[in-house]
Amino acid sequence: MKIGYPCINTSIGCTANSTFRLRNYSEENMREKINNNLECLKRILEYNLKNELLFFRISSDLIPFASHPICTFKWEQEFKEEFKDIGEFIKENEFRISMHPDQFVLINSKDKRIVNNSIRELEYHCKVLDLMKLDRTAKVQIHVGGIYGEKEESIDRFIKNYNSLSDMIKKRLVIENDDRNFSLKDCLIIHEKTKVPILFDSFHHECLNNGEEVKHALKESIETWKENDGIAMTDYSNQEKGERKGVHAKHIYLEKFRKYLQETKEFNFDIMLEIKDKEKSALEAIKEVKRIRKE
DNA sequence: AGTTGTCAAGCTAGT
DNA sequence: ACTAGCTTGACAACT
Repeated sequence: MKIGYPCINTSIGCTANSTFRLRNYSEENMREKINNNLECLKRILEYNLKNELLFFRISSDLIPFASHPICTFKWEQEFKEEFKDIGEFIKENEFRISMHPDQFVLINSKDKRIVNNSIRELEYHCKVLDLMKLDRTAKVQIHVGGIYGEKEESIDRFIKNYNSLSDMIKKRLVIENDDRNFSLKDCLIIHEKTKVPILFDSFHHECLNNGEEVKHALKESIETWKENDGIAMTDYSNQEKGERKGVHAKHIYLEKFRKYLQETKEFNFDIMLEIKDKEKSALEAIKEVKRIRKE
């Protein structure tokens, strides 16, 4: 079991997701930001290694505007060696790596342009992991997408569009149950038809479920991961008290996390903590994991 | 130096 | 009709 946090480290004073405004696009800006982001990514990974946080989500902003038509800069070639170096560091230390394209990536959209833009964006994410020469256990997670007033049709459209994706994307793509539209059960229907692994988000499952107990839900999602996909990835968060449903906690609720670890003790899976104070909560979580899993 | 409106992209539910 | 929330933070133009 590996523990991690997404994209941003708040204590080492550098960001691997530095960007600029579209109107300021230039080769110079690209070069500067990518340089900064790759260097910082390395520093974050070094921090994580020291603190035994071996699961990390790389920011989608690593390469700004990578899938935008404006981007003609050949970043793959120019930073080939840097990607390779980071990849080697990741492999030597057995980090688990994921990426999470944002809400605009919708392969079940009714609009062909949105689907095409989404595919370009997925290609960019996979390209980053390919350049690092990571195997197919490094994953790219997305949600199923929109409902567009007709859930079944939208699921069918997801399946149809998924099937036409390139192997480059298929080998890394996993789907996550979300908190409002597509539950674990919906994801399982899609898995039946496509074999796409399901990344279980325990907090989303709390928000939207079909009455399954956490343990059972987790087990079902774990079973969708094949040998060469690696250990199942999961997301974990808590509801922030006093905020509306679905708002992520500022700081981990350790009691709840402990309970979750106890309940799921018999399974092996990796946990991404989607908590707003990032590595601060992750540091507390890793202590709990070491304590409870050693018992 | 600090503040604040705004940022490529979409969808949904709540106000 | 508008906005928050989604990984929500960071850029950049303004005091």
